[in-house]
Amino acid sequence: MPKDTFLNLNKKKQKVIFDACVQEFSKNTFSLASINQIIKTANISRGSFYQYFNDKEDCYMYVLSEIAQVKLDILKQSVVNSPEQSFFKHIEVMIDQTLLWVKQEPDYYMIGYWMDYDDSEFIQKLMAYNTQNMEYFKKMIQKDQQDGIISNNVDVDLLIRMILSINKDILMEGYRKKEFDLVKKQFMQMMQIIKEGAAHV
Amino acid sequence: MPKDTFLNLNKKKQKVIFDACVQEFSKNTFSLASINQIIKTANISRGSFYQYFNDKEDCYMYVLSEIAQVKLDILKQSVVNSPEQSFFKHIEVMIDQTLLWVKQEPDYYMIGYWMDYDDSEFIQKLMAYNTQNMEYFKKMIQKDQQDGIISNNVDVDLLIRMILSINKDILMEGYRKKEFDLVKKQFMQMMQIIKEGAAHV
Amino acid sequence: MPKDTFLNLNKKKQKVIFDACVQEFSKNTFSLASINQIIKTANISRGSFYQYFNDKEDCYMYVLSEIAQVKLDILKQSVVNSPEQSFFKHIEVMIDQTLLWVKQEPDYYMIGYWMDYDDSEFIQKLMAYNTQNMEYFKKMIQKDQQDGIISNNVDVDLLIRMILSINKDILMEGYRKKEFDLVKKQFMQMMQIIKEGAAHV
Amino acid sequence: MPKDTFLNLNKKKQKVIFDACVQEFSKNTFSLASINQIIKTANISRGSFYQYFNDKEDCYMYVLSEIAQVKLDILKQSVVNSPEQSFFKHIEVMIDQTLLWVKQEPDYYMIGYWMDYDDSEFIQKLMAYNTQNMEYFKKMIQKDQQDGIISNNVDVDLLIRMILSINKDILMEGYRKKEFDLVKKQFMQMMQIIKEGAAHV
DNA sequence: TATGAATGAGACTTCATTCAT
DNA sequence: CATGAATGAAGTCTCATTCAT
Repeated sequence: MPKDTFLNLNKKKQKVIFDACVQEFSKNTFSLASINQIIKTANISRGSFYQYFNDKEDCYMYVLSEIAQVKLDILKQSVVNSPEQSFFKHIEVMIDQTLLWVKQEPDYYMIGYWMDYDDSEFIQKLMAYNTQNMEYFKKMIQKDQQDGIISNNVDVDLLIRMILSINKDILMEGYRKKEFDLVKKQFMQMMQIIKEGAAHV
Repeated sequence: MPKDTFLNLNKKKQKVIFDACVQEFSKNTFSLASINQIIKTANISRGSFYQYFNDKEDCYMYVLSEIAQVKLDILKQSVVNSPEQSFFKHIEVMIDQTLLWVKQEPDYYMIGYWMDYDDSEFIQKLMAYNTQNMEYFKKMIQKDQQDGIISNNVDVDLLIRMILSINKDILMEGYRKKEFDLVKKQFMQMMQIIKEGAAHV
Repeated sequence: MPKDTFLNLNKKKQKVIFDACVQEFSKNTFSLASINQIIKTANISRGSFYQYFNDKEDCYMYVLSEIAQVKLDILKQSVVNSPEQSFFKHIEVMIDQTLLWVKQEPDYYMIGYWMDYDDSEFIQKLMAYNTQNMEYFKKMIQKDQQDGIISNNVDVDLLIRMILSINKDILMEGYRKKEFDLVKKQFMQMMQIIKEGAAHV
Repeated sequence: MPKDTFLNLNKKKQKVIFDACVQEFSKNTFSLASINQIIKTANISRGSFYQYFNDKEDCYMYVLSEIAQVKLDILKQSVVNSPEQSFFKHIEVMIDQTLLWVKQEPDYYMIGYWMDYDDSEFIQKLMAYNTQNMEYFKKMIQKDQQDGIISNNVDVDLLIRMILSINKDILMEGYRKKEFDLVKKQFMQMMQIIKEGAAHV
């Protein structure tokens, strides 16, 4: 996490630096991202960079945590906006929010995307985050099962994995095509397929 | 593709070098893979490497082509082993073969995995390959729709995307956990979910 | 052209590096000149070199421009020192200045010498420079022809080529023998032949 | 000079190899010429090359000596064809022969051209060759001076240097433009200036 | 004689990081 | 806090030459 020297900067300068990092990390894997590029974009000196962050990894973790925060805020919103909803309804709201997120901050999305494909120590930290998500969904599904909305035969973990998998595919499609309405429709169709098998008849 | 110098080596030495390449390319993206590492692992001189291959790219293409051959053989087998089968039966056979492949040559699998996440021209060649696969599946599904096995409401492309997505997830799980029976079971369950929605009632 | 990093160095260090470059480029064609050698001579790290210059070409261009500046100053001086002179008088002053230059900075001379014999884009820039010179001389000769000093039968371009040829020969002789007075005398004798002919009258 | 292994080859194969060398050395300075390229062009193995020649330098010297031989033959011819001629007449015949040579074997010419601009040990051997030429010309001029054709005021060595200089310029122009008649005319005009002077009478 | 695999020094270049000011 | 010069390991690639067969 950033040193105090960074946190003491005024918010504006912090944002300039953060944006520069985002720009670079959204275009490259962690290993391939270049500090050179970041300091050039942020218009800060090489020395300053290392007075703000311990190293490249530190900088990356900072960016990740910021983005995670933003994403979490969105997820919370989807919870707030749909309290007591069924899992599928919830997922639907979530994909809406997430697509909006991809639309508004495609760079954030790409950072998350690249994140998966880099050296492993980071992935563990990621896992922790994903696990949180998983637990949250798990409870919703189990509730739906109790409520007779989702079949008891369905393995909860597997269902989540399937949906996360599809989610990923959809988000990338959204990022690539930028046609968010179409992509949303595709997602709904996929959910339809999942539902008709998973729903209690 | 390798120079004659390489092809003229005895099979044993070829294998040593090939294995060293596989080891490196299975741990890293193409850009990050290091020739230094390869020659160290293969215990050959820097000069030798460049007498075998034109450059890193050439070496990578060689490894890819070797692996593609193996993978293709597997796909062929799955066709041979399940002629005239329905799409889902076919997919099932294929995941069997592929999991076997991941089990036997996990490094090969990882190379294919990284392959997706490297920029530039290679991806195009990959795309061509994937597109071929897609077309193949598409025809099977359409036939099943005509035979009344799969619902006509289902969008063929989306179904394929879903299954490829899940496929990827499953293979990675297999690679990570090495519990291939469990993973196979998970896959079957996922297919079950997909089927009960996609099947014609 | 060098980066700011270089220009910000104190003049002393700049000179150390510049001298190392001159030493290397005076002994070799651009292609053959070695950055390794330069950094060894200048006693700087490999990384520093690339913080000063973008690449070898950049470094070469820098040296060239510095030298061109000096050479241009000499030419200017020769114009200033002999205004309204005839072409031959002018050439004489110029060879004086240039020999002085070769005497004081023989390495600079050699760089210019090698410059002619390297392929590629640099030569074009050179050409432009040489063409300028040619035009300048051409006008002087034409004026002399109008003034009845040089025969109208003489082809201006050929005369210039002859003198440039001889010039080159003389400068190299100066560089090799370091006997600048003798060489100057030789040049004057050659000019005498050009002016008045070698045939017995 | 080549090893016996080379001299024992049949003339045809010798020529193939010689031609490959000529092709490479005509395109590059000695240092930049690539044995790789030579063996590829000559279609011989790398090992063979080193069984024919001690090293690159040996190979170069061989090519040089062969070409010198050819050139010498031409010069001899010009002597034979113009016995008892004046120096200038002789030079004229010589440029004819040499331009013919450039026309017929431009590669040979280029090798000689590059020769001047490479590492110095070779240049000494060259010098020896040029000195021979110089001596030969010197005697002719001295004879003309005795015969009252060339002024006694003229320094013989300087006159030769001038003409060799111009020679070089003309040959390069011939090589570049391939318009040998025009170039010959230019040479004659230059000789005219040398003979009779450029000054207005 | 002929072959071609093996070698390793050296070429240019990039990069994250340190440290004195 | 800010700066940017300095560093050197590591990267890809080329090449003349040797040597076992």
